Amino acid sequence: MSESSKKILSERNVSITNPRILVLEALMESHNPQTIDELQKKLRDKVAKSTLYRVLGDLKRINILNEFTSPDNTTVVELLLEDHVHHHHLFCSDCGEIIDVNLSNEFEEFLSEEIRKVEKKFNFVINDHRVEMFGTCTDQCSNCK
Amino acid sequence: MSESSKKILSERNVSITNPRILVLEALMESHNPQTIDELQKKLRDKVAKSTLYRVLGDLKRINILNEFTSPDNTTVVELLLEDHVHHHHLFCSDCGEIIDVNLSNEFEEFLSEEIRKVEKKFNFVINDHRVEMFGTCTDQCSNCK
DNA sequence: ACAATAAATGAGATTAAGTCTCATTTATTT
DNA sequence: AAATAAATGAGACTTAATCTCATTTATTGT
Repeated sequence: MSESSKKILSERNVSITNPRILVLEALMESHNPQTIDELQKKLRDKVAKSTLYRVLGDLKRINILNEFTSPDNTTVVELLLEDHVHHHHLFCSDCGEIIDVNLSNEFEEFLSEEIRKVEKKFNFVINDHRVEMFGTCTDQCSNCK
Repeated sequence: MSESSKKILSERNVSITNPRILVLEALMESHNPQTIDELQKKLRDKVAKSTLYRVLGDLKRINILNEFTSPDNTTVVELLLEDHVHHHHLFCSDCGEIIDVNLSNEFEEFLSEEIRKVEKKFNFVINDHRVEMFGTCTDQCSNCK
């Protein structure tokens, strides 16, 4: 665990420090997106708030951290590593859960076509996209009973 | 202008007040998404900050206001009226401009299919979705020279 | 139309997420 | 091992958004 964190950092020429390893491990603990608050609780008394934000900034800079905002305006963060490639998100407005979703290759291809059209129309270079879906879990998700 | 604002409010059983009319008019001035800051400037000395936020909350509650967060974490807001239906957004990371984008009907149908699959897989009822595209405008958009 | 009641507003206090500062600690280089 | 550079911790600071409450404005019943 600690080893893979060290590898991640050294491979990207980021110096290996304790706070960085701890933050990476906390991020790896859950494969799903986490709120900053959840992270802070996991790291309480181990990493200062200012350091946590700084390390998250570092991880964004080396493009292994995805940060976005949930519908209730909470900042959410997730690691993007080899095994966890392009995907989208499904939000439950009842319990707040955020679920990673993969859409079919055919869909992604269709979307790429559309994006090419948008690039032409607006004279843009588009380098990323995301699909967000909003709804409610009809029975029990991990947060609802 | 003021008349159409009044109509919007009365049709939805929201009492007609001056601040609500002013906020609606400010929102209608620009057809594109606006930041809260832009709105505040337009309404300076006419509507108190607390009232602006409260009115925006009212408009969200009656489902004619869309609120989201831009990649640089600014809250952005736009009116959703009959003439301005389902659409998506394109963000320029150079100048911060946000552009409304319509994707083809075929694409939207394909996406609906995908969403139906996601609903089944995760036992969700999905009531909304959005596609966000990120890039840079290669020549001049209205903010770049 | 007018009182009584209910709802909305303005002004400013409050909260909290995120940033900044700077003295100290930890890493890297020579 | 010493010198230099980078990262950290603690807490001050900023600021978007919310909350409070006295006052104003709208609505209701007569």
